[in-house]
Amino acid sequence: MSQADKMQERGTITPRAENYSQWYLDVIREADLAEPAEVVKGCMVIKPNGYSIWQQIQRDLDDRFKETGHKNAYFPMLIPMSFIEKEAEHVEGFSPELAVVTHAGGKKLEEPYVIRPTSETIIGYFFSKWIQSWRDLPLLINQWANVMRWELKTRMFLRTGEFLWQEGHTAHASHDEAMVEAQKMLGVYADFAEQVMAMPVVKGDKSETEKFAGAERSMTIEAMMQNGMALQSGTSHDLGQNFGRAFDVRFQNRDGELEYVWQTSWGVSTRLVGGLIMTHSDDSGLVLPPRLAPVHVVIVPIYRKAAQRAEVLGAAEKIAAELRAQTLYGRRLDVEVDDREEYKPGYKFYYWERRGVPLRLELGPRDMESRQVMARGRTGTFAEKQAWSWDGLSEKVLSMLEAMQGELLESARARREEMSVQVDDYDQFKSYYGEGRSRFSYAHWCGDAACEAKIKEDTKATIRCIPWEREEESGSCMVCGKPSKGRVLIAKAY
RNA sequence: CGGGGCGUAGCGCAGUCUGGUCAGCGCGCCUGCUUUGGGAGCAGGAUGUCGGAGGUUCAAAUCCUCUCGCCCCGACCA
Repeated sequence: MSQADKMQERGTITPRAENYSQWYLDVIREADLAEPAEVVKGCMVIKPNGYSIWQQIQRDLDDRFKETGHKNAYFPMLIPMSFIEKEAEHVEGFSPELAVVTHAGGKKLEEPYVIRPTSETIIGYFFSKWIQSWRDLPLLINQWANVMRWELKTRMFLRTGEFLWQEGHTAHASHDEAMVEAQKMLGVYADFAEQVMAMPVVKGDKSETEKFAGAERSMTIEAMMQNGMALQSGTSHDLGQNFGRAFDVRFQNRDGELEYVWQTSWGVSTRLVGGLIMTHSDDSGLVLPPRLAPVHVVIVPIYRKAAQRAEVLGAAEKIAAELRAQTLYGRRLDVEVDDREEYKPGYKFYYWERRGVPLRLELGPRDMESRQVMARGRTGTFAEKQAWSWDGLSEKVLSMLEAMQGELLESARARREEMSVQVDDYDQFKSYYGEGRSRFSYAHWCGDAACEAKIKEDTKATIRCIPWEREEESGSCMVCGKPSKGRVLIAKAY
């Protein structure tokens, strides 16, 4: 029986080609990452395996924010309703998805609280208390928090009622400085996505219609999922003085004049975990880049008799100890010895495979003789089983993991290239977005919201961003024919 | 929020049309023995308020009403 048939029989993972959405859910279930909260609409339970991936993400990003001079803080989850209403576009953008607390302590509240959908307003309020002088600037704050947006349609990790994220909020003395900050943080995200998640992204500006509610300018990193759809994976906003005005956040400049601060905000969320799944995983389950894998290496001992068992396990633990002393990208290797007696090796192979462990080492009686292990990587070059000597094993493991990290990025890049096109003819463009299909199209657009709306209307695809790295190229808008200075990225999006 | 689909054991499902030995199957789980280099075999065993609440009926997983949740497709969003 083929592996696919077996899986079918076990009802485990639907092949991607058959039903991509179902595959996504199957991978999450089989890797034990999360499950729907069931009793709480639109929310999810992030299980230990899923949460530890998020923690790896947090750890890496948090270090990066420290390097860029940001300090962590925490603001209340409840925000007075009136705060949200202070910035006109902000209210308009968020009011449909607010959850509101109207009663507490057994009494109706005088003023309802909203559960934060994002914290610009309450942070604006406190910034106004903390900032008096140009000497207080820049103020660089980050918050790790949960937020709630009452979504109509949810999908685990990609869009849930409550989600975990990080929101950076900064205040500056000049617009230029704020712009630099917002761009810099988008760069931090892009570098993180590519180097750590092995997920290539396109950096760019959001169109006017796709902008964050209350921002002057929104920037985004867009990643391509295996089905050609785009995932907005991180955003960074130049808030101008909009929240400064709304919350009276003023400082005295060097000339002694009172001026509103210039603010930014930027965030990434647990959505990244969804992006990770849909970038690398396959029909056998989860695939994790080593830099984010909660377990780097699993050692599966193989033995027949009790005497062998003691010997093999002894050697396995010794190897594990040696590996655990190694560091990969500044993190100790996490090594698991699967010494469960209830399961046979074959079962364990599949078990760790669908959980995305990058490297498996088998150690059995034959290997004891020849002082070697049988190594098999989760994907790529190392997916062919090969024998590695105990001598120099640590180096071998480290270099394999590094290579895999690189390969994942390369194959994600290659796939993206394959599914990207430059297109000038609108009919041809439309043909790319039939039922369930998507890709990255680069096309000329005049900048007019009407043409943008028409594209969406006709194809469900949207302008994901105006890429930063694009050639100046005069052309004519694919829709209306008016002049355009360059191509924009268009795709269906999650 | 509109259209469609689905909730039956941990997972995947049959049974619903045509109410009545329908509380069932596969995997998983438990016990024992034999096994262990890609999902072990045999024997025995446990597990369900059939998503929830009402109703119709002598009788409801099955019919009716309401409700909650999930999935897919749209409109809105990280």
